[in-house]
Order: sequence, then structure tokens, then C-alpha cells
Amino acid sequence: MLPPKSPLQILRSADLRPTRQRLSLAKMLFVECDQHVTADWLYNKALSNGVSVSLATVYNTLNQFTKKGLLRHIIVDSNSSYFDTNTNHHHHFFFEGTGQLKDIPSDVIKIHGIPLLPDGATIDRIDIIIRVR
Amino acid sequence: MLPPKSPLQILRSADLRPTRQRLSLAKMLFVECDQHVTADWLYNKALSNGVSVSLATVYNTLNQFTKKGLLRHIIVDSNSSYFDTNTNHHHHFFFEGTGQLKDIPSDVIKIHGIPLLPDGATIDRIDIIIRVR
DNA sequence: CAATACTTTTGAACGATTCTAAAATAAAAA
DNA sequence: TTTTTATTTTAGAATCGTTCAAAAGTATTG
Ligand SMILES: [Mn+2]
Ligand SMILES: [Mn+2]
Ligand SMILES: [Zn+2]
Ligand SMILES: [Zn+2]
Repeated sequence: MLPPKSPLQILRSADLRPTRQRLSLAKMLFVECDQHVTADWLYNKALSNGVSVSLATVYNTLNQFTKKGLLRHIIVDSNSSYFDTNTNHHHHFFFEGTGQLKDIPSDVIKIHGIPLLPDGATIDRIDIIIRVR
Repeated sequence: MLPPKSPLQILRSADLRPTRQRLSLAKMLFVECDQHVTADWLYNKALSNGVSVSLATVYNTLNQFTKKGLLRHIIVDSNSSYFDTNTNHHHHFFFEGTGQLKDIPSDVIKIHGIPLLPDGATIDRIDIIIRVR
């Protein structure tokens, strides 16, 4: 186990300028593993923490963090995008009622029998979503 | 193998009035198994077939068909909803480049090790999406 | 410090989808 | 049939999550 990186270190190693907004958002996101956040949730969390940031910056930051590999974009709901602070390969329960996601470590689930891909194609990612109600 | 149902029979057994628009759309949808359509695609297909229908009706119809179990709603892309004419349990390849979906029969893929659900929860559906590029 | 590059912000724009309410059509009743 | 009623279609407006544009602000470099 490496010691956890500080928000500043995270931004530095992702080659992103450590601005006040990005530091605050990084702190809210990475203080805890396994968070599944929406833009709206993070924006409101920032507001309620007294962090002054615009919604556009929340979107910009989530997209930049995703592009840099600090977050993973999860598509489970047609009404809003989720961002996952766990970027390791893993799967999800999705609770339809509450909109909550819960991680399933990739090593507990095994898949067999993936058909051959059309040639030239390569697998980008395999998502297993167990929709629960 | 039962003989395939006609659009009229499909609508009748789903308890939907066989209007001109619904009959045309049903014909375009169910003439072929395993179609994965978006509202926009179906709307344009109707137009190019000379079928006069509004976009609102396309949306209404896709949603009604889904509610009646004639279609399945698939969430793979945050920019548009897909509807699947194959309502049996199965999985998908998703080609990120083209936005195409391709079925994977459920019996070729096996999953092992699904963790226990929180109590009270029941599985609604398990989606496996193999994202390919 | 000055110069440059990048970031944040606001409000407007976008695009997919849903809503509204009026006109059209299908089904049921007479 | 005709009349009545229930359902459906439609155009256009509204909604809502997300992105864009351009101006103002901030970090970085030398
Ligand atoms: Mn995105
Ligand atoms: Mn829907
Ligand atoms: Zn996760
Ligand atoms: Zn399918």
C-alpha cells in the first residue's frame, strides 16, 4: 500500500494546474474511494461546503479528470452521467430506485465465453451492470 | 418455431390501437429481429419510406412499445437512447466508433460469482456491455 | 515585474426528450 | 350509419443535462 496522494499531488501528476476550484473538487472526490458522483451532486456538495465554484467548472473538471484517468465515466442512467473515483477494473450494482451505484470487485465476478471480435476490433472495456430494485 | 406475428397482431396483443403510425413503425421495427434503433434513426427511416409520422409520435411509440414489453431500452451511450427489438435476455457488443450494437446470445456468456444482494433487493436485469473500438 | 498560457465564470446555446393542448382518428353506442 | 366517447397524433414550446463562447481572472515562466 502506497500512502494516499494529496489533492495537490494528484493534480500535479495529472499535469493539471492546482487551482482553488480543482483542489477543492479533488479533495471532495478523492478523500474517499469508491464514490459515484453526478455533476449535480458534486456541485451541490461544493456549495454546501462553502466552496465557490460554477457548475461549468464542475463539468469541466469532471471531464478533465476523466480524460486524465483520475475518474471513470459510467453510463447506467439516461438522465445523468456518473463519475467513478475507482478507476480500476470493476463492475456495479445499480439501484434503480435510488440511483445509487455499488462496486463489485472485478475478481469476484468471472465471465466465460466472450465471442470473437470482428477483426480489427479491440475490447475497450467490459461493463457488467446488475440492475437491482 | 411459431409463425411470426403480423404488425397488426403484435399491436392487438399488446392492447394498442392499430393506428396508421403504429402499424408503420411496428412494420419497420419487427420485420427484422435484432434491430437496435434510436428515435432519430426510426424517424428518418419512416420519412425515407414515405411514412408520415411526427417525431413526438416516434418517441411515444417507442416508449409505449417498451412499456408493453415489445422493445427493450438499452443504455450504452449518454447521447441517445437505443431500443432493442430483441427482448430476450442477451448481451451486447457496443462499437464506440459507429454507435452500432451487436447481440451476444445470453447462453454463450456465463457469469460466476455475483455477490449477495442487500436484503430486500431483487435483480431486475444483468447487462453485459463489451465496449469495442 | 511583464508576458504568456491556462482557467473560471456567466449566460447563451444545444440536443435529446417530454409536454401541451388542439385537431384527427378509432372504437363504442345508439 | 350516425353520434358520442376515448384515444392518438401533431406542432411547437418547454425541459433539462450538458457544452460553448467570450470576457475576466489566475497560475506559471523568465
Ligand atoms: Mn463526458
Ligand atoms: Mn424511456
Ligand atoms: Zn465503481
Ligand atoms: Zn440486442
